[in-house]
Amino acid sequence: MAKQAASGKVRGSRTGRPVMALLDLLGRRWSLRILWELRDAPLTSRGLRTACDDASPTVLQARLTELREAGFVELGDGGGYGLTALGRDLCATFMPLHRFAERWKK
Amino acid sequence: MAKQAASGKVRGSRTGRPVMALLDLLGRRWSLRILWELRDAPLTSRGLRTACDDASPTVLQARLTELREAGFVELGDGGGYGLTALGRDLCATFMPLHRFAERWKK
DNA sequence: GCGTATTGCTACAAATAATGTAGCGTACTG
DNA sequence: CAGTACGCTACATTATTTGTAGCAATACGC
Repeated sequence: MAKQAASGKVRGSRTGRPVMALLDLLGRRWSLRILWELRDAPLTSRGLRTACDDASPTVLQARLTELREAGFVELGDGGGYGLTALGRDLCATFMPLHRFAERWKK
Repeated sequence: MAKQAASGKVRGSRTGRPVMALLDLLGRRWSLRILWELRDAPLTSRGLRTACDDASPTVLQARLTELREAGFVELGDGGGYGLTALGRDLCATFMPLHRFAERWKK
């Protein structure tokens, strides 16, 4: 197919440009939403599911694994998913989106 | 299913919070990438397709329509897709992502 | 101990979306 | 008219998402 790198690990990275891999990772369903919901406090897997309009645990778990491998999210030892330092940085990038969205709803 | 608002127009907007609708729109395949590729110059539909690793015209066209309805992208009268003023604002929000990605590639 | 409730996580069939290829109709150029 | 590029669509194959149910592990009160 047109995509899928040889490794099968991250799509959209054939050019080797990290932005593409990042855009692809964030461009999967629920990725952005998950980061957004964790923005200011960790959540349990079920809490996260509730926050995400009861998305199916299958995708949520898949995204969570991807985001963990990417180093944006981590599973605390007491349970509950939270952002890593890197994840918080990434999330901070998206914060202006909130204001933008309010302006956009027209 | 767990999502889909009554109108069927925009998913993830059940709460009425515009951010959710935005996160959902941007969280579809190729949405972010399209905005990214148009970041500094308009492209023809075929040029955009080439820029997007030869993604299938079916999705590209679908995303393009959605992004146009959202007011982020427009089709110039001489042909070629470009960002609207609003689209440029949105895209500007994502620009720090480039630097972040470089730092992230570890 | 036993029940109950929570945690993170998985199976699996059905529904939905994306892919790849081909091609349409409309222009514009020579 | 022949060649080319545009935006866009059909359609069968493949991949992803959905929704529901449930697992093993860990904790609680009793």
